[in-house]
Amino acid sequence: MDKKIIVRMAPSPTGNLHIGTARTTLFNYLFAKKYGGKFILRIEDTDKERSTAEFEKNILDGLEWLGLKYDEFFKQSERTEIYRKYLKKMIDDGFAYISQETPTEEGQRNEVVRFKNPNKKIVFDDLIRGQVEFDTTELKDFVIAKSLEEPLYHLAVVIDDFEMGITHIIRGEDHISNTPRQILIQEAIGATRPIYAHLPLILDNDRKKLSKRNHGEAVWIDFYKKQGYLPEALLNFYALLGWNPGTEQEIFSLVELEKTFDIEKVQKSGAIFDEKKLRWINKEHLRLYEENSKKEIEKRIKNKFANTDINSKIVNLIFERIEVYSDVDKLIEVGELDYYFNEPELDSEKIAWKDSNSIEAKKHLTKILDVLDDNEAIMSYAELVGKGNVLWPLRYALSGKDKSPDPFTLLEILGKEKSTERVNKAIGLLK
RNA sequence: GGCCCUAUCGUCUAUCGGUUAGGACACAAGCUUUUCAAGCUUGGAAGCCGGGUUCGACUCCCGGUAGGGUCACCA
Repeated sequence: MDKKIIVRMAPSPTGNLHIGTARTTLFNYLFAKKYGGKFILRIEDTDKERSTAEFEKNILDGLEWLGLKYDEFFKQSERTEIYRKYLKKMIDDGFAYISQETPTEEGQRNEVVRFKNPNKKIVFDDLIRGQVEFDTTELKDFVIAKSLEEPLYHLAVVIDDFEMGITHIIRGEDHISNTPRQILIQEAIGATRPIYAHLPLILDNDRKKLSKRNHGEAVWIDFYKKQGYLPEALLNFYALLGWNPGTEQEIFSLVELEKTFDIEKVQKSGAIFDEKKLRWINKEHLRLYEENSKKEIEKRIKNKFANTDINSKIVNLIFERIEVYSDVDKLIEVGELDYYFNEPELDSEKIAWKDSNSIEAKKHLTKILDVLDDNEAIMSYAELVGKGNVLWPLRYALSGKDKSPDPFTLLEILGKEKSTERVNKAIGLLK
């Protein structure tokens, strides 16, 4: 094919940027990049009642945040003249007609424009699914416009795709049954037929299409942004939902995806959204950009503890145990990091290791009190009298927590002075 | 219900007629400065069912079953 590839994403601003929309956008974007084509963003706001400027902004902002850039931008609400012209011609040519109706619902018109269905068999090729066949008879004479100035979805889509020279339509599988009526309209206006590729859907744990109704905000990109996911990790995850390169690589930057992506390798069946895998991918991306990640971690700590001195050791430690930035806040909130920010409150019962006793613990802690800056000395003593008998009391004295990093890490983070203080305090609590 | 799409470990997937059916997430166990995290090692875990085609089917064909999508004067 030597014609330049042109694809488009056509979201409707009747809701915030949905993860399914983001995923479809990504596939369009990757396809265009791969073949040096053009990627158009078109806002489908023909429904004036449901479309809002806020939703449009949310979609645009979201795509920008994700890093999915488009080459051209259109809004259907600014193109009514074009649709009108086509509509008029369709009516003149006998492909459509003005129909008198008896409204059955509020807001319905007495007069709409219907498409004159030729009732034929439509066969089209889908890049992902192969040949798909439909009989359009059951579609009847469907409505394509409320009036000459108010085109409906199917009409506007077909006209725009034709006018904009769209060569490939890459969209969700939920549109597959829209395809035959759109092809019918194409034939009526003499448009060339683009190549279709219907992507498998992103499913929830019940194998159902992800819906706002069942999942609330978790279907919006914003939700993941707020959680502190990295845009590139999100993209990486979406790409792997329904596609894989055939190699064993799983972590990709956007640029790598651009090079590797191949629509022929897209899966046919729907894929369940697995948050655990997303978190893992995000962690891997966090590590890819270690410097930035650590800066963000520091920022988040400072948000909570403005006056605390933050050493790089605690940042490293947090970096090692988070998957998403919001985990930093969580660690602080549940108090897992309290040993760093506050003096620990010790429970004298917990100081000794389970098969030891407080007399022993006191002895061991006293013994190592003078060598707290000498890991080897502590270790060799611990090996002599039993590691748990020394290491556990030490760790607990320093952290006051059931769970914490190991004593040597703690010693390093806290420094000699603080450590000595805390160990002394523990010794004081023991009989 | 009609029409359409789909079907490999719990999940995402590799396999494009001949493999001990591979990897990743998750899970379990072990190792480590006896807790936690990370890391490393190991382990369990899959071709929906029934017919064909073929020397040989996870792979091709047909049927069934199951799941999903869609049936607006929304997109």
